[in-house]
Amino acid sequence: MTAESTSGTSRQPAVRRAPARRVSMADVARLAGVSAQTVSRVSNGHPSVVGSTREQVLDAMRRLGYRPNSAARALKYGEFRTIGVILFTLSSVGNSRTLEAIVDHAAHEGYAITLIPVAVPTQDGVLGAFTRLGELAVDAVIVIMEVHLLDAATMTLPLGIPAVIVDSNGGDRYTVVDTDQADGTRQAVRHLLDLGHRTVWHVAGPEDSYAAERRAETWRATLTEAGLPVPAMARGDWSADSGYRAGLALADEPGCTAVFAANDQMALGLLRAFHEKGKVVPRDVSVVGFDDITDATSFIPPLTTVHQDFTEVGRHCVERVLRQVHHRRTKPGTTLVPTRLVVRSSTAPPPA
Amino acid sequence: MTAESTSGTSRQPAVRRAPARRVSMADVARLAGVSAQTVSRVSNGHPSVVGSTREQVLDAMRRLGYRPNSAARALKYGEFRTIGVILFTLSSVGNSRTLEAIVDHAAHEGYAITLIPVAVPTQDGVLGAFTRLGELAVDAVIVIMEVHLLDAATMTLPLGIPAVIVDSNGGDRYTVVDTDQADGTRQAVRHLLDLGHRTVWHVAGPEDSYAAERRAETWRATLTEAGLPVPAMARGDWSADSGYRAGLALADEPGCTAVFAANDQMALGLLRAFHEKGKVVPRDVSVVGFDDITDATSFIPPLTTVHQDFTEVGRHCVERVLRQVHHRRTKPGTTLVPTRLVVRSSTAPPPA
DNA sequence: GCGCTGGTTGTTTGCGTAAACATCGATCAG
DNA sequence: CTGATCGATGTTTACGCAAACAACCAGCGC
Repeated sequence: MTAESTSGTSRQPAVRRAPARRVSMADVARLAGVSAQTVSRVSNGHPSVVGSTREQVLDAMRRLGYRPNSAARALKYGEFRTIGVILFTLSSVGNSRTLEAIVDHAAHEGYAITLIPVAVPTQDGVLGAFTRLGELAVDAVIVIMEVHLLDAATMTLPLGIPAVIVDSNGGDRYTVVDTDQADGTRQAVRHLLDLGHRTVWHVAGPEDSYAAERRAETWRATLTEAGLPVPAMARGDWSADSGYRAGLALADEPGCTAVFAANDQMALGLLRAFHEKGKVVPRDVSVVGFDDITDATSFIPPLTTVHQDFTEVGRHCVERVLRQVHHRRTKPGTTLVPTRLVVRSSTAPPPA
Repeated sequence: MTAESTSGTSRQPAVRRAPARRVSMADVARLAGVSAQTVSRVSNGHPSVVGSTREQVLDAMRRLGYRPNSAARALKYGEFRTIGVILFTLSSVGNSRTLEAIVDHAAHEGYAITLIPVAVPTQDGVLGAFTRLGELAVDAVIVIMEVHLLDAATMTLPLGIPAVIVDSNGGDRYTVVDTDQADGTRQAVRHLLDLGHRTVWHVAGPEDSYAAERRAETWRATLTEAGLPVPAMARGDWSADSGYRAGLALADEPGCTAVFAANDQMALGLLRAFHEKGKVVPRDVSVVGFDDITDATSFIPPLTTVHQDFTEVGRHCVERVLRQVHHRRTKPGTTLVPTRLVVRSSTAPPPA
């Protein structure tokens, strides 16, 4: 899934070896001395099979190690009860928590999840994922894309399959589910301003992330609306280390008393940088994060942050995509999942 | 996947609605005025289709929104090119990193990954997952189970499907891949002893985790071998918060100058507890973690920890399971992935 | 002109399963 | 004793695709 380790095109050439003829119903039927249909009935727990026959069949199944062929089943039923999830990386906490919520909720609805990694975060990579989609055993797709790759050209591709996009701005053409980035950011910035800070610095996420852009925009807008100066923005890559580097610079910035980091991991880096520079959080500088990862309660000090409800995001994704699967036409549109500020110990009024 | 949000049995009753008759090759063939076989050839990029015909077919495909039916394909080819991964939770960093590595490597081999969540971490839950396995479109399984549920009774079930287990002790009966827990632990404890500490305290993971048990055992053994006293062991649940609680107690322990935490997140909690209790790490207490999560470099202070090579674990899983898929029959056995200690700033000689 | 070659397209067939329908035998009411 | 009924089981068929084979048509050398 990471760019280094995978190449979409390096996929093995489709050498179709002679399929290793597995045990089929016919084999079981032969051994048990019954018809294939009876085996099918036993396999599906159909009632009208007499006990002794059932036992014979079960015994034959065991002896042969029979396993029903889900391809044949799916072919008959016309569905896989599986949802594909297209994503680029699992290393961000947000992605992995969203995925977990999706898996949870899908399981609850009787659906499994197939992961479709995007080899490289380029249009080609996304295209490749959509192509592979056709070969995969899925009834619908959820796209978790935190990068600017879903423009009109690319996204017109996956025709004919129910799809939901997480974290994008294509709400007019597609079904989109997202955290309410703007509201969360506004709460974070307002919280710092309400404490009395003259302005708020920002450590943004990478440029190619919609979420990062949305948070940066809203940070800027909130300051501007309040008639406050907008300080220079630092740019990180979501990692704690990038937050640390940004923090070393900010620590030397004279009037910097409040920083809003675009995620908790960068906030962690900030805390370390300030600590090393001898600045005490929150006495000298206040720090707010975004995500509310579980570890945030154990930062030094425990982090004030914007709580994202990943569970809710996952639930909405599954619900909306399954609604499409079941032919209940839905119109495109965005579902925003609300956020809330969790105040812990990393924020305080500015030093006197 | 978490116990609260999912119940394996709540799966929708298998109401088999009339399958939504999707566009098939025959439909495309009819519109394009060719045979189904020609559509198949175009669909698979077979060379011997003349340009004009190809265009007609492609056009018909577009107009009808044709999407090849992977069930039929899989039925013909006898394989799905998909590996199932059975796991209980994604919330542990280890699981999610291992999964990512598996996804990466599987994609590299042209395989997709289907997640099979275990509803509840009981034998029934695992059993349910294995049952669902039969209905799923997978060629093999990788089991990521950090709990004691794979005993003989349960594990005899998934007969006839290639399988690899991560993080278990069933190496004699199954193919197992694991991090070398023992060696990693030994390195951690020896490092602290070599620095001059009189003994090493331990904050263990939950009892139902093999990994946690292995680390605890080895910690104990290493101390015993060195002829040192074995202090009382604290028990956490992998979370930073549980580490914090353990740390509050350890901070009051008189001779406690070195602590080995069974994972980095608990180590994070320890750092906070010591900080709040006025103990300076590493001057007053040394702390070592396990995992080497990326954030560990940004803890205060940066954490000395045992590096686990999740990528390598994932790679071995995929390799070994695919070997079973292709060459049929490999003997069981355990593959141990080596660890290495990464020394950062959370360890030092004991106070004089 | 004839048959041959090679490239393009069509036809037949079967993958494993389960619904629909057919059959068979036993039981039972009249 | 007969025929209706019903439960257990077997037979046929179709799901969508692609391999194997067949058919067809050009162009070519002789």
